[in-house]
Formats: sequence, C-alpha cells, structure tokens
Amino acid sequence: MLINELSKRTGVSIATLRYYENYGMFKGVSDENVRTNNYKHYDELVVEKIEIIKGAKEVGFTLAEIKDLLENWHSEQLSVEKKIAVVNSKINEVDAKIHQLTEVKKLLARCIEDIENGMC
Amino acid sequence: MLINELSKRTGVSIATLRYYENYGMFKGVSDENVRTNNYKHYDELVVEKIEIIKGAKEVGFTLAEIKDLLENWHSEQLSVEKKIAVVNSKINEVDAKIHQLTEVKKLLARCIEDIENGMC
DNA sequence: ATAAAGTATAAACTATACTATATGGTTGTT
DNA sequence: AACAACCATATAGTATAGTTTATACTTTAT
Repeated sequence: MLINELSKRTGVSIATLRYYENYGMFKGVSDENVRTNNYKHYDELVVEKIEIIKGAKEVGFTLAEIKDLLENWHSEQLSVEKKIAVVNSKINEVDAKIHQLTEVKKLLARCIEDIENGMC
Repeated sequence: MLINELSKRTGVSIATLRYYENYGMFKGVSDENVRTNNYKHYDELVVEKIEIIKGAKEVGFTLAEIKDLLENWHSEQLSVEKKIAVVNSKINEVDAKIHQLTEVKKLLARCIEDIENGMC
C-alpha cells in the first residue's frame, strides 16, 4: 500500500509517518519495476510496527526507545535468541510501567482520602 | 522546607521544581514574618504532589493533564463530591493506560511468535 | 489535455519540558 | 568583615516530536 492508505489504516498523519520513516522507525520500498516514480510501498509488517509505536508512545516510551526495539526485532545480524531477548526485555519494561501506574493509582486513592478528611 | 530540601526529598532538580512552580503545578509560601527575603517554603502536600507528577509523567501524562488534576483536587471552589469525581476520572485514565500497556504486551508477544516462526 | 489528487524532499516553524546562564540579593560561617 | 552557600527572577538555549510550507514531479479522472 502507499502512504495515503497506510495513514488511513493506522490513523497516523502522512506527515508523521514520513517523520517516523525518516527517523528510521521503518521503511517503505520503491517498486523496482516502475522507473517513472519512487513511490514507496508499505506492507502489513509496517502496519504492525506502527501499532506498536502508537501504543508504546501513549504510555511514555520515547521514539528512540521504540526504534531500538524495532531495529533489534528486525535485525539480520542478531540471532533468534538475541532478538527474543530484546523483545522480552521490552516486555519487562512494560511490566515496570504497569507497576508504576498502580503506584500512581495508590497515590490518587490517597488523594481521595485526603479530600474526604478535609485535608485539602 | 526550602527549595533545596524539597529538591533532595523528591529527587527533582531545583531548576525543574522552579519550572513546575512557575507552570502552576504547586506553590510555595513566603514567610510573612520575615521581610528581609522572599524565600518560599514548601510543605508535605507539595511533596505529595511532586510524587504524583513524577509517577504520572513517567507513564505518559503531560504536565497540562497533571496540572488540571492537581488544580481541581486542591480547588476551594469545588465541592468534595466534585473533587472526588475529578480524581476518580484520573484513576480511570490510569486504568485505560494499564489496558493500553497490556495491548502493547500482546503485540510484543506476537513479535516473539513472528521471530520464532522466522517471519522477520 | 488538463485539472485534481497523490507522492517525495527539504526547510522552517511550533509546542512541550526542561536546562543553563546571568544577575542580584540573603544567610551562615569563620 | 568576608566569603561561601543559598535563594529569586529573567532570559536564552536545547531536545524531542512533531506540523507547516514550498517546490516539483506523477497519477488519475473527466
């Protein structure tokens, strides 16, 4: 698919997709058979990556962190074991964020107690 | 306590604390009895607020969102019921983030399957 | 054939969240 | 008294993550 369709599929603006591609989050491929243009084509794996980018960003991961994950996941150089290790370590980070969120929930629950006790 | 102690207690730099205070996240009070300076004093409630700021930031909330929460939590104008409603709605947002994180975990688990199947 | 819509690239601009620098006053120690 | 350590304010600079604008070429629809 071309960038317009990719944008519609993912809900990410074309400008942002280009920014991500330029940043190195993923890359489209130009059709070698067509020499009149260099329109880039994106496949389902790119869609999957963008879903990860969206989700991870929303919970506070930076583009640099996400890029690092995606790069290793897709690297030709790394062995299967190492790739799995990289993704698993990101899963651990996700678990840490979940823990962090439960801490924030506790703090907010304390806020409610404060309010009920007229402390603020 | 003064800003230096506040910084040590919270692990947030003095410059950042001043930025937060200026942004309206909290405010210190100058001692009325002392006219020679306008050093600002911060209490335990400020420490509590900063803990919330730190935790909420780490999981992707913006300063504007956190400020909104803290302002309402501390507003004189709002009734107890409304304050509790504001904090509860933030707790719901936290739950939504937790859900989002479990989705990211699922995507990452799919990555691992892809890797194991040699799909990338 | 021509207008509209789509694609690519580059550069400038913006918002958020700081960080650093400069200036000047205050407090505490020796 | 002097000097370091601390406080306040203002302004400028930086990094991240985009958005906007300008330019130009390509494809599609009429």
